[in-house]
Formats: sequence, C-alpha cells, structure tokens
Amino acid sequence: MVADESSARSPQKNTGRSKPARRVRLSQKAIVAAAAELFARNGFGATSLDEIAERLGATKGALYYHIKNKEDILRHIYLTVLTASEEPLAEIAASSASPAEKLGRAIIHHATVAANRSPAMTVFYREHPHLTGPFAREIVVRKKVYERYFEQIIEEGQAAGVFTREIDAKIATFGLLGMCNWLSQWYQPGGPYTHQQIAAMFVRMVEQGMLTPPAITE
Amino acid sequence: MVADESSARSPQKNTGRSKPARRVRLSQKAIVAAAAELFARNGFGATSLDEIAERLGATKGALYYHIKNKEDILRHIYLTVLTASEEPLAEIAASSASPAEKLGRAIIHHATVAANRSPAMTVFYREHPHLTGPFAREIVVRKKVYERYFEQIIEEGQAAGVFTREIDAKIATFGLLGMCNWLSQWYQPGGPYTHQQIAAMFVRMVEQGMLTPPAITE
DNA sequence: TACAGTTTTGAACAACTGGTAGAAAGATAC
DNA sequence: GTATCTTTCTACCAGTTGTTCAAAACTGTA
Repeated sequence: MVADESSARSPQKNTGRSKPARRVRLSQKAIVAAAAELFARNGFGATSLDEIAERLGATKGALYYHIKNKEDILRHIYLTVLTASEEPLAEIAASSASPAEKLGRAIIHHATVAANRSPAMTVFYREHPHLTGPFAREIVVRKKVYERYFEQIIEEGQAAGVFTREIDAKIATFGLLGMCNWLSQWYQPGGPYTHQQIAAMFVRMVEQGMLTPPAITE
Repeated sequence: MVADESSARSPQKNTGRSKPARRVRLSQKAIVAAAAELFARNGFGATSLDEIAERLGATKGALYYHIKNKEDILRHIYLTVLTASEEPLAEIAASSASPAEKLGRAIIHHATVAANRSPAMTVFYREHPHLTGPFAREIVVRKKVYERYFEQIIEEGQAAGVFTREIDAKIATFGLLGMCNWLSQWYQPGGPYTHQQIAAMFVRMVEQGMLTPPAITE
C-alpha cells in the first residue's frame, strides 16, 4: 500500500482554519453567527457542536442553555437571512418606480444581502434538507414568495413593453438570482470592487446586455 | 402501504428518499454515481458509507474493494465534472468564431453540463473543503483555468469593440457562471423548457439584455 | 472436478456524534 | 455574610462514523 498524504488517518484535530477560541460572552446570536461560518465552510452535517463551542471558547454543554438543539441553530440562520431579505424587496416591489428601476434596485438589494450575510447565505441555499417539520415547508414557501417578487417585476415590465418577451420571467428570475447568489462563493470584501459596484455591473449586464450597439450606418 | 421486497425487515429506518437498493454489480463508477446523488442531497459530511452501500444493495465493507476511502469517492466526482467540462470549452475558446458566438457557445456548453451532471455539479461547488492535500489544490487551479477561458473570450470581445467595457470581464464571468451553476439548484428535466432553451435565453439575456430598444422618435 | 483469482461478507475497532444531568461557578441583590 | 438566579463545566450515555481484515462466496477455466 502506498503511503498517501491525503488520507493520513488523522485523529481529526484542527480542520484547518478554525479560530483560536476567543472567549466571547455566549449568547444565541453569537452561537448562530459562529455556527453559520462553520456550516458554510464544512457543511451542517460535518460540523460538530464541539467545534462550534470550541470556536466560542466554551464547551458543548454550555450551548444547550441558549439553544434547543443543533437544528435549532440552523433554523435561526434561516430566519436571519429571511428577515434581512424579505421586507426591503417587498418595499421595492410596492414602490411606484418604473419596472426597470425596480428590477435594478431589487438586484442591488439581493446582491447586497448575498455579499453581507455571506456565510448565512451559503448555508441558506445549501442545508435545506437538514431542516425538518413545518419549518422546512415554511422556508420553501417564503423562498418562492421571494422569487415571485422578481418574476412580477419582470412581468410588469414585459406588459409595459420595456422588457423583452423573448425571455421567460421565471427563467430570467432564476438567472439573475443565480448570478447574485453566486457572489457568496467568490466575493471577498477586500477585492477590487465593492459589492455596490458589482451589483451595478450586474444591473447593467441584465438590462442592456454586453453587446455594444451596432454602429449606425446610413 | 406497498410491500417492499428488497428491504423486508431492515433494521435501518429509511431516511426519506433513498432508493430500495437495486442490486447492481458493484463498481467504482456505480459507487461514485450513487454517492454523487447522496452527497448532492445531504452533503458529504452527512452521508455515511452505510447509506451509499445500502443504496447499491451492498455492504459497507464491499465498497472498500473498489475505492480507497470516502474522500476517494469525492475525488472521482470532481474528476467526472472536470473531464466533462474542460475539453469542450477549450475547443470553443480556440475556435475561429466571433467573440459573441464563442461566448454564446460557452454559455450553452456550461449550462448543459450543469443541467446534465446535476448531482455531481452540486457536489463540485459545495464540497471542496472536504478535499485535502495536493488534489484540493489541483482542483482550485483547474477551476481557475476554466473561468479564465470565459474571461478571455470577453476580453477578446472588448478589444474588438463588440462587448462593452463598462462591465469588468472577471465580474461578467462570475455573473454568468453563477447564472448557469444555479441551474443545478432548480432545473428538472421534466419542466416546461429544455436546458437548451434555457441556455438560449441566458445567452440572449447576457448579450442583448432584457430592455427592449427604445422606440425611435423623430 | 479442482484451483486460482476476484468480489463480498460480517464482525470488530477506536474515535466521535448529539444530547443529558447535575455539580460548580458567577452574578446580583439584600 | 446569605439567598437566588443565571450561566458554564465535567462526565457520561447510547448510537454512529470510517476503516480494517480474515473468512467466505462467487467466478471462470483447465
């Protein structure tokens, strides 16, 4: 058998980048925030309560004073994302701006959430199968409602003749949501562009496209 | 309740959607395919070798004749995705088509891979932290090379004046890769559009944008 | 038939999992 | 000081995890 570097039967000590356990006062919020980072990096199933506790400089037992169980942490992460997302979008949709203006603002809003809540966002789109019971169903519904806002803005624009009918509203929605959600995979605050600048480019791209207008020949 | 022959009195409770263990001849390929589906649904860390074996109608021990260890399965999934992705894109990039034509074909190619290899694709963008050693680094490199093709096509178009310079080539790449990758989150073969149709709409959206040209007033 | 090679089994293992109980410690107010 | 309430720790449980391995079952073929 070949000695292989990668599977050196590790007693599984440090999984890479875990922080040196700063001792912060424990709270539900702190637990949820720390867990979000770990879930985002390693996945819900591969993150133990011991790891979460260690990162907070506490022990597993202490966590249970603040949370009900592991899934409870996950639920709080989902609620965090939803509360940050839903209301602003509803306001944009209900405003009296033009469809193009609305769509632009909606994209900027969504991209901002994706960029700011990065770990929670990653978890949001990854760990849904680990939610159980009525809460799981509720999330599905609220996610659909959220998407529906985008669809409606686009349909509104199509009805007004400012958006092309060649692109289905649902498909367009999935497309631009994917564009924004993907941010949480690569965006890092230190980079060459702010998330506002990136969002603006996305808007420009989705609305006017990348092709320059053909030169007018007369 | 339907009498299920294959799992008569299994002490193992059925975890929801697992298939009734069709007894297929075990092979590396079969293991990797089954694992990809399970990893995609529940995550690498939350999927046990028992589950993979059960779905194949075999026992955990038998897997080890075909694979080195759990991470080895993950490695094969990554290779599957890369071999399906890299070469066709390289050919498109090297072709003599126009930048707009190339970009269109590249998007269609990528969307097709995302739609067809759905479970493997989902795993590909999710489970990278569970790869270790040189292989993990190799994947990062090859992923970057892959993205670089898109960037180059866009830069080429910008240099030729057919793509706008208002959108950074890197950002545009991330945007449209996100759009395509998101497919694996929602696309289902039975839906109202084929993946070709969806890809075509994406191309239309990215190239010309959603806004209809303003009416010419004289 | 017998034999060799391939494949699968089933049990064993050490480490780790989410979760619990109660003692211990820390606060706070009197 | 005492009393009370809040928070954290230690130790433990029962179940599951990835992995190993000798024995068994299967395969083809001479």
